[in-house]
Amino acid sequence: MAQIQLKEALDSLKDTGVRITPQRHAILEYLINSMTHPTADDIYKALEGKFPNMSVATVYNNLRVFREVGLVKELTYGDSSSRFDFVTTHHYHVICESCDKIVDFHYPGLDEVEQLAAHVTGFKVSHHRMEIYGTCPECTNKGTH
Amino acid sequence: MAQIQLKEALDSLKDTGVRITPQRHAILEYLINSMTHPTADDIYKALEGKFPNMSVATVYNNLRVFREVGLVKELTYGDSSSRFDFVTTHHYHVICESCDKIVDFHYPGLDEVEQLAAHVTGFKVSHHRMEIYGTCPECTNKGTH
DNA sequence: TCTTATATTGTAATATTTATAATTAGTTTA
DNA sequence: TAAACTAATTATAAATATTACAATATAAGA
Repeated sequence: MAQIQLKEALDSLKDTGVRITPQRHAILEYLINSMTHPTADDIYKALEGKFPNMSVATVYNNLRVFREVGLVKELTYGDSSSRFDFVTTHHYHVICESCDKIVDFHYPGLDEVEQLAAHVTGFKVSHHRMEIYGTCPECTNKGTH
Repeated sequence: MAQIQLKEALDSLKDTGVRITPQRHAILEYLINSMTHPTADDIYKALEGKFPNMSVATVYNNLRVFREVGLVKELTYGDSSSRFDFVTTHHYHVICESCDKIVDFHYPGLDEVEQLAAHVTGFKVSHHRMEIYGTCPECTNKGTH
């Protein structure tokens, strides 16, 4: 499964004329296998062993490339640095305000909202983002003990 | 209208035991009257004339206080600094990807989505955020000329 | 008015992200 | 396969946003 995703991602890079370097390969692989939603620094640190000379700029550059190609989504919350999510199927994120855990949440989508917004504002709507905030079960339990 | 909002905001500060300083008064007033969604620096610059000695830290401190009290919402997009929005009625934002204009968009809310997310993930859901992205009519027209 | 806790100021520090120039290395074509 | 071309990486510096801290000033209640 992960192998297929990686292969498709690499193909999609090739189609767009983006060169496939070992660093890009590794970053993509890490993003696909990562169950968390890492920051640029997380990725940098995780690949330090494999690429001792890799620059942090390379991570940022390639995350931007991946985002432009549509392979990766950038998640921005107020407090700290951006997080990055390999784009698979359409899903939203539920975020714990206590421990910052991010859980995927599949939902049919909000096409009607986009359509209404387009109608009301006159915008050509391209996409939307939504996140849901709350407290995860673990933190809820911790709080009551 | 704006006067009433300001008065209510100041009352709400008083109730919470937050001191009302001239700087806080001015920041709130600016946020309420502002049709845009200013950054901390926008606010700082706008009040420079009135408060030549005000520190940028004061702006940040007070925006955090206002957010904690629930008077102000912090909007974080990837690229640059946070933007701040005085909380009035429930509305979403439609953002132009070409000129960064932000337009308010009133919508009944997405309670069902919150409920489903709570059910599926086991979270205690507190709130959500959503933004819609696209191209505003002005930029669309500019593009076709 | 006096007191006290809180807010502001000014500055420095931190953190994140981007810019730049030199070097390195994919990819294409012969 | 080798050469050439272009894009990517590295290393570093800079830009930007935000927070921390200590000293001073001030809002609000007694």
